[in-house]
Amino acid sequence: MTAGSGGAGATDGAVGRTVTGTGSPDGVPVGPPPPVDGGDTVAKVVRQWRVVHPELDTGPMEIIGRVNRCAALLQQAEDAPLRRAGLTRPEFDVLGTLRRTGHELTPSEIARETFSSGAAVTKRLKQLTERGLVERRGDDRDRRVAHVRLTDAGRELVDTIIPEQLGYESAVLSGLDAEGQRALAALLGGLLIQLEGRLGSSHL
Amino acid sequence: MTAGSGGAGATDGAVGRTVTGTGSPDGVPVGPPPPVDGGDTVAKVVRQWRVVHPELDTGPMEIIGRVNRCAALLQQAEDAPLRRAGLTRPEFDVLGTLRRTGHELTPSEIARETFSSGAAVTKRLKQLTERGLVERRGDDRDRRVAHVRLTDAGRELVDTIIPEQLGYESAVLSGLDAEGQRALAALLGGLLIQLEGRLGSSHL
DNA sequence: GCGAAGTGTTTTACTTGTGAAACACCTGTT
DNA sequence: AACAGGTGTTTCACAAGTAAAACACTTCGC
Repeated sequence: MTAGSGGAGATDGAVGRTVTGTGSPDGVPVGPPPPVDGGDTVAKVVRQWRVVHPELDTGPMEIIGRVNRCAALLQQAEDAPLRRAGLTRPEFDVLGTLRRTGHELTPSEIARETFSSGAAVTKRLKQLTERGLVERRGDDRDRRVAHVRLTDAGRELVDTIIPEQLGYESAVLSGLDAEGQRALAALLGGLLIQLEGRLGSSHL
Repeated sequence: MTAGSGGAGATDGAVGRTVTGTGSPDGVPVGPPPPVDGGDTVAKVVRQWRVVHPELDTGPMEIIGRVNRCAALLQQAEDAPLRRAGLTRPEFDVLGTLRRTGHELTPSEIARETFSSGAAVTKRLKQLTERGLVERRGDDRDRRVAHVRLTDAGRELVDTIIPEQLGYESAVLSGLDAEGQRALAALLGGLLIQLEGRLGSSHL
């Protein structure tokens, strides 16, 4: 959070946390961004910090704050097409995971793949099963484990939504030219590899 | 979410939503990232989609998925120093906002600055007041409005945490060289300006 | 001045997620 | 064969957010 500490979202805070009901992601109502004089909202926050703490290196804020703020705004935008399909993003993530892997998955595998807790997956599967988008069957070797797969309806839903969603996202990113997009993806990829190695594996 | 749709977090899903208790951000337990062969976890998800839907342009996933995944991991990392101080990030965002603006703010101003709902701010202020980190006083012109300011203790807490947090973040980002960090901050800033203009102001 | 409409803040009912405990089941050891 | 310990999944109690309604107060138009 420090990256802009002060304005949760303003800097790196409000990335969007919980999604309640059909509303906007938690912590990310992302109200109308107040028109800012120079640069983005993160730049404004950084300037404020520089005034009260000139000795601090605000460099990390410029990246982390922006990553978080972008994520918050993108998530909200992305949610629109999903909402039309009556799905929350976490729910869609479950369906998408099943679709892209192409085979059945156990609840634990879905949790891992989806970066969510087992309990959350249990709840989502319950709902998706009730809606007929997903089916479960027990393993016959090991009766503890379940195998989950998409129903035909679930598969069709994913296949309908995915192109819409990608088109939507493409439009959202269109402010950046192709070269900028390529560069950004590469830099983020590099950062992500570091983060996944460093933060994923415990310490630091 | 489409950006990697399928694995909530894997692509752009699990950015981290709600933070419950002292645990990890909601939707972002960010379990041990499974060691991935080539590239980051997003690259793996993109490859999977390409197999089942070769006709789709997966470009947006490479950016949006990574932004979201980075945000999830960074948020978790950033939370560590805050947790030691017994604060959640949204709480710290309130304190930080008061600190960096340098003057009293009304609850609505805090909500705007913090990109959170008024109701959420009410709850946080209640807690922060109980802990003696923040004080309120009523406006004498307009008795509806309240003015919130940091107590000495609150101010000291912020000033203690901020350098720790920035140092921490700096370490987290150290995998990227100075030039990469500069470039990344600039690209994200450009994207953010687009997003704040486009997504903030209504449509699309 | 007085009521209607508007704004700032809090309350309410509900949703979703979490961590830990509870279950259910497997497996290796003795 | 039985049990200790481990793993997959679900349940439980609770935290924190949201949208909308409720309050409290101000201000505008007449």
